[in-house]
Amino acid sequence: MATLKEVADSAGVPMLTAFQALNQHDTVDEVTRRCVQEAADNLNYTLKITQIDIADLAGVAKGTVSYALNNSELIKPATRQKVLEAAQMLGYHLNISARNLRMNRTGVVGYSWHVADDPSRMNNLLDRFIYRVTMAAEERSFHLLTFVQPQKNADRVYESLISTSRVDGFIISDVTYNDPRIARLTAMRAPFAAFGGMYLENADFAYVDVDGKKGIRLVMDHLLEQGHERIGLLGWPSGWPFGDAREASYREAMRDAGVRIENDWIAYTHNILDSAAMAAQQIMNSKYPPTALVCANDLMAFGAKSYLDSVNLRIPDDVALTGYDDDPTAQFLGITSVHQPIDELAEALFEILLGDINQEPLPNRQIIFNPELVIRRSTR
Amino acid sequence: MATLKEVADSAGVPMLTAFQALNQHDTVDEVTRRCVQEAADNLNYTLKITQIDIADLAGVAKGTVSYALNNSELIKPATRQKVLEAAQMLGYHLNISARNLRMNRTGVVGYSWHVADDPSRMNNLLDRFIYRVTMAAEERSFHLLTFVQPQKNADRVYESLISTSRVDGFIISDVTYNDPRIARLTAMRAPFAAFGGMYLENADFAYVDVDGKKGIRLVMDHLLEQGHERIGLLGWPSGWPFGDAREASYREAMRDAGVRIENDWIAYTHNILDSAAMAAQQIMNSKYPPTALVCANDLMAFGAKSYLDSVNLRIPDDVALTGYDDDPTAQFLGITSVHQPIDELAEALFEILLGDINQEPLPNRQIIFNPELVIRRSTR
DNA sequence: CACTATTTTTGAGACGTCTCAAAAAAAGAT
DNA sequence: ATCTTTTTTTGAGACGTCTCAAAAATAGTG
Repeated sequence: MATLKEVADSAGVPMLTAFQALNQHDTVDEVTRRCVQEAADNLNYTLKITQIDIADLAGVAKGTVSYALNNSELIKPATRQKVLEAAQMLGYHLNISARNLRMNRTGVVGYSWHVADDPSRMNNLLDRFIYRVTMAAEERSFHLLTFVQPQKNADRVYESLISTSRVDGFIISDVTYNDPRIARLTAMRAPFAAFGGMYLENADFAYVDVDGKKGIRLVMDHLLEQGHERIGLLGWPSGWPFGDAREASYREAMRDAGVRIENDWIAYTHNILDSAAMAAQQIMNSKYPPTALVCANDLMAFGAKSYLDSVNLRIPDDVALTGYDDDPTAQFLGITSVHQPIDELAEALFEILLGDINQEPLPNRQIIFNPELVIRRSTR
Repeated sequence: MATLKEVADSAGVPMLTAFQALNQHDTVDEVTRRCVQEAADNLNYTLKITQIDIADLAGVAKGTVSYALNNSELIKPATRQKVLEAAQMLGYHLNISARNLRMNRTGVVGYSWHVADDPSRMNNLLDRFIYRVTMAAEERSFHLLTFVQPQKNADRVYESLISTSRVDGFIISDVTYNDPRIARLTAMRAPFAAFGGMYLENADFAYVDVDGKKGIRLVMDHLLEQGHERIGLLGWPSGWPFGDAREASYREAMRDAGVRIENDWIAYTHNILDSAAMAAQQIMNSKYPPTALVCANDLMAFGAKSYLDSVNLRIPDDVALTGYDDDPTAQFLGITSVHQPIDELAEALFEILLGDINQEPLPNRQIIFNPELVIRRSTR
């Protein structure tokens, strides 16, 4: 296709005039407008400003324009200025696809926010997480592509996204044992960084994590200090490293305190309020009902609280209650919880990923953050 | 750069052998591997399978490959088969960037999921919405780019994304009066489709919506039928079309029922649990406290319920309570709510957007869905 | 079999950018 | 003023795809 300059020449007007004419700008009179339009039609031209047009207008070579726009040190300041002005006048916008093709990168990172048909999709923590990751990405001129992963063969979706050059890398959360996504991405040498991984054996990939064992230990010490001994646990079904770590930490703390755990002090549930309430009921129906209930996250604590309220068990007088994640619900309900430094964590995670994408891996590709106990009226 | 065939020829081996050699496949012996590697190094070749390689292997022209891969009717089935087999053997993956450049589209749609520094970010409805939109997009080979929009000048972010060809169009939610994003996108002729808009005057753009007035009317009629007259409203501060519509509908219903609304039966709050609880308190402290409380969404209803529980007002005996959105919290707490057909709505919205993107606009670009009352124990 | 009509394949070229090696301009040294 | 060094600009070419007009192959017809 023709360039703007060719159109302008053919119509016998300056480039800028041609530009304005095609933009229907009213600084150009009707006659000229029609004339330019005709020239454009003849050359089968549709207005689309490229670096070539800028070069033509500024009177430099197209290579110069590219360098100038990218703030290359090579270019003399005066020239750069000239180019930038021309770009400004023509309202230039870089074409990302062209850059992507040329540079073989996309400036996009993938994150699977949703799992298909997963009913337990209430997760304020991950919501905050993804928000901060997006911010971190955008500050570095990256964007986030969110996609849905199927329950089965999720790794294929990841493979397809990376091998079609749709994304440069991935953020991963909810890592499982022997996670097929990690196996696949590692095999493909595709950049990725995970939220979670410290309690996986031989975790040989980039991750950030918050020490979940430590978090539960904070909770347990707090409760034990207050004299609680019969402490129950509401956890997730095993299979998730972070969940298993929390349970392990609970058990360790009980052992260290010399308290034997009754079987029915522990119940498992998914992130569903109803199930959590039922699980709480189950625990409280123990022959030796606990005086404190530790929940694996705030959603469960909410569910548990509802149950306790419904049977008029007072919190904390009859039963102390704790959650995990410090989400808005726990804040509102006054439930003691554990705060995770999501903001810093997301930032760090993206930095690590970016290093891998740019083939300049950061020295420290595995960072562990400390959780913080937030004591509220549910335990005092 | 060289092609795989050139490398193979230079090394004096068949293409497939060269391919496997470069892949370190162990069907190829050490010597051949090194030989091929050397040839590749000489030609400065790095393995990257393109349509040209497929063409070389299948013995057809590169144009044929493109047609065959895109299931063009032009190509003879036998040829297509040959091409597909070759593609399979070489593990070919389309390069999206190249296609995007050539076709001047991206297969990506933008959606601003988060607003920067917005504290009131708990929205199960939009979470579900975005999940379904993503699904709809992916079923049509599109992807979703999520970005953060600033509180001010959000329209610039939209402009930049579309004019750099980062996305083909947008999904928009939380439309305001005289929304600058809509003005900007309309002026740019950028494709977009909104969730919400039926209660905007002269809404001259593509949207889907659920009739909010009708939804509140369902709630009101339900309450009035049960004999309630003193009905309070927990709403959002005015400025949001959907919020204003809900309030208007409340007022209409009261007027139609011949009930005068006391000033302090209405309170406003953002999507923050604490504020909602306080607003509920305010209303209940009225000289003529309502016997029913209508909330603009389920989050507020949750906040209100907490307050009511805390002062031992029984639901529904002392105060009936309703929410809106039918989210998991309302389901769990047994709060009467209004269900919006998010799943169908998201699907329809994406279809409309796709039509606009493909320059084949659907005949009906504004679709209104009906809400549905879900009665729970908070009102019976 | 020769000729036409139809189907199928071909190969070039364009999309807009970045980057390399080479050329030109400017600055510095003698 | 001439030559050398350094800075700056140039212009071609490649990235991988799709698509057009033209060529080749095949089928159909008398």
